[in-house]
Amino acid sequence: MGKDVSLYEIFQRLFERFGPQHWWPGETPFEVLVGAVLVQNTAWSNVEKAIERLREAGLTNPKALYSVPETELEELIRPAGYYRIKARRLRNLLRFCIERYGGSLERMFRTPLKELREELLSINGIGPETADSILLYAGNLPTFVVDAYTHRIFARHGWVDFDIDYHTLKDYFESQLEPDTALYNEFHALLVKLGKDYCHKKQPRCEECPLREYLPEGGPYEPV
DNA sequence: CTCCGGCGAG
DNA sequence: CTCGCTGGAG
Repeated sequence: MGKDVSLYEIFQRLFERFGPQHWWPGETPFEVLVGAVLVQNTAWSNVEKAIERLREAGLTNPKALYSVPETELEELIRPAGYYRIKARRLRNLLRFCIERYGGSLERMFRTPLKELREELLSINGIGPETADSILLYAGNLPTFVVDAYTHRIFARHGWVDFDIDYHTLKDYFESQLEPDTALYNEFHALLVKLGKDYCHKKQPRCEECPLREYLPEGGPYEPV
C-alpha cells in the first residue's frame, strides 16, 4: 500500500497550487464541535446558516445549547438538513460534554487523545470522521481526518485499495507523517479542496489536476 | 443495504 | 429537473 508515494510530496503539490485553506480558524471550539455534527454528508454552506442561527440566539456553549428543547433545536438547525436526526446527535454530544466534563471543552480536550477518541466514538451519532474532526479542528489534537474525498483521490491514483476501511487509511497517513496538528489540519483541507474542484465523483478533471503527474497510465483507477 | 433532508450548482 | 454534499445508524 502506498507504493512509492511520499505524502509530504503530495501535500507540497497541493499547497503550492491552493495555498492555505484556513479551516475553522476564527470560530470557537464550540462552533467547530457543533459544525462537525451538522456537516455530516452536507455542504458546508448549509451548515454555516445553522451555525449563524445558533450564534444569533446566543447559544454559544454546551449548557446553553442543551437547554434548548429538541423540537426548537430542530428548527434552528434546519438549513443543515437531516435536522431531526442531527438534533438528537448534537444533544447526545452536548450531554456527554456536560456530564463528563462539566460543559468545559477546555477540560475535555485536555484528555489524552486516544482516550477522548474512544469516548467520542461511544456516543450515538459520532462516527470516526466526526470524532476525528472534533479532535483535530476543535481540540487541536494530532489525529488525521479521513473522508470520502481522501478515499476517492488515493484509490483513483492506485495508492490504496478501493475497499480500504477508515482506520487503515487513517493509519496509513499517520504512519508516514509526523504527528503535527497544523499539517493534519491543512492536509485534510487541501484534499477536500481537490475533491470538490477536481476529483469529482463523475468526470474528474485530471488534465488540470495538481496531481496529474501521478495519474496512472490510461486514467484513474475505478472501483471494481 | 436503506434512510435521513435541506440546499445550491449545473 | 437531477446530483452530490467535509456520515452514521439501524
